[in-house]
Amino acid sequence: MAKDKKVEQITDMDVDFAQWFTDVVTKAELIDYAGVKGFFILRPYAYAIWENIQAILDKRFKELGHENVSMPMLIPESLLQKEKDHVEGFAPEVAWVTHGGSEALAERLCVRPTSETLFCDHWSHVLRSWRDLPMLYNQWCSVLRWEKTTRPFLRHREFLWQEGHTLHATADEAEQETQQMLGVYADFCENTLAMPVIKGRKTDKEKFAGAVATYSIECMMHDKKALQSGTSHYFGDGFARAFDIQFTDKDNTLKYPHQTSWGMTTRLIGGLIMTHGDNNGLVLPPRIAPVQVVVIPIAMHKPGVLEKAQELVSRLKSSGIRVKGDTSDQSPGWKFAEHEMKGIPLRIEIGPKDIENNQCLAVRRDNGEKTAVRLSELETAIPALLDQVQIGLYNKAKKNLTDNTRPVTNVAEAKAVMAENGGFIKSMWCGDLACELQMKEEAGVSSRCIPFAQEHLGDTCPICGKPARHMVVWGVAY
RNA sequence: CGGGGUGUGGCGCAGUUGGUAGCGUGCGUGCUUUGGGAGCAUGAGGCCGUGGGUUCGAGUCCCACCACUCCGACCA
Repeated sequence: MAKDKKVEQITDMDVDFAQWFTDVVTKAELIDYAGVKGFFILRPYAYAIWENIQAILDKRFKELGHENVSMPMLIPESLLQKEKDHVEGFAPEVAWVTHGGSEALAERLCVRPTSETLFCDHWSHVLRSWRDLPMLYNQWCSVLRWEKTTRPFLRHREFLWQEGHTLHATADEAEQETQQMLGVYADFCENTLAMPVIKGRKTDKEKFAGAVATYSIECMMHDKKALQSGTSHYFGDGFARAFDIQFTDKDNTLKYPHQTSWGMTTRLIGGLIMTHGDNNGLVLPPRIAPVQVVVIPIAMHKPGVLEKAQELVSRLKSSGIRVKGDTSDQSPGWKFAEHEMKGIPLRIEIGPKDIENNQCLAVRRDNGEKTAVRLSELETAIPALLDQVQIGLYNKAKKNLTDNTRPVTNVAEAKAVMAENGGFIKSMWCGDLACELQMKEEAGVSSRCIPFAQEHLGDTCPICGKPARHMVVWGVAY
């Protein structure tokens, strides 16, 4: 058996990345397939990751003044129709409820693909005065989009997410909110999920149906493809006008408020898997891992071993670490492989020899490095190792992103770089849709975003030769 | 929605020229083990994806459908 691949059931990621991904989500007990195409069961381990994501984001949202609400799951067709761009964007992929029991409904109801229309309808009822603003709402729920091809985590027909919806007195304030929440997402991705991001604005072609501007954070997966990991939209007052949401401002005139929405989904879990995973399975950053440390007793039926292992578990638990002891009746080798597959960041082995020496052996999931830890230093050494894993994962992903983002100055070069290396390319752009489409046609890439961190790579658009307006990052997206 | 691949105990697979289903692993029980997926014994578990057809007889041949999966187009 190859040294770097102990789990034969997992396909080698460099041979077939898509198959590797499918193997990991099933073998790590994250996903089960449900009875309807595109619907997936998040098993306890996957849901625990989602709960950690929720806990951290939810706390952050609330710190910034947002309140959670719960909107209905069904939207009357007439309501969905109110904003033209929005309905055109979503109509092809909504599911309809047409019957209640055996009675046909007078008006068919769409299962929410997103809840802008519901929030707008509600706001049109409750908004009166400038004193009611801003309204900073969020909801955790699932939405449904009838996708054609589906994949675990990356494209479910029903997926869990949070959708923030806010209403502001001025355009300026709404723009600020849009940026602020994009910043929250970027910070969460980088510091909690150890996924480096590119922050930027979407081109008109890629922006959300009904939005004035869409911003996103883009991540690079291990296979160098792009995953949009969070979006934040500025709507202007378009929805407010369509839904007749008005308030009386300080100057006693009726005004339309300005609106935002922003979301993150269970797709992030797919991002985690594809960013950090390896040929032994999942690799989880300690800050999001449901179990950060697993303690494995060696020769556990020998006197004192089990007791010592349990002592380590309770000591780590009291110092705030999410830790589990594995006292199941399996061989140690089996346990090593199992917990590697599940991506547990740190493994602690404790056996008779360790006990004799007053130490235990800590093994990092990200690089396999083994460290003998003196038992007296457990409470300081283990958190320090966890931090190192967290940083190690981030740095590795960051290197992947920077090493595989290449500037190009003409279409032929773009094509060549994509054919040879893949990854992201960055180039200047005139802003015309035609050039964006040509890039897709010739190099096979779509625009990921217009990064906030602009670089000057030239004066002209490499596609048409007209004066350039922005630098764009391009890539193949999930 | 277009193109490929796969559907047989939980999982991974075999099944020859059509003759009534087998292997590995996992699971249960008992004992021995434990520093990289332990060993022996014993036991349970199958409408062969679904529906038609051909045949004395179909896992096997024919037709249709469905599901999963991969690659495109669309999307978070």
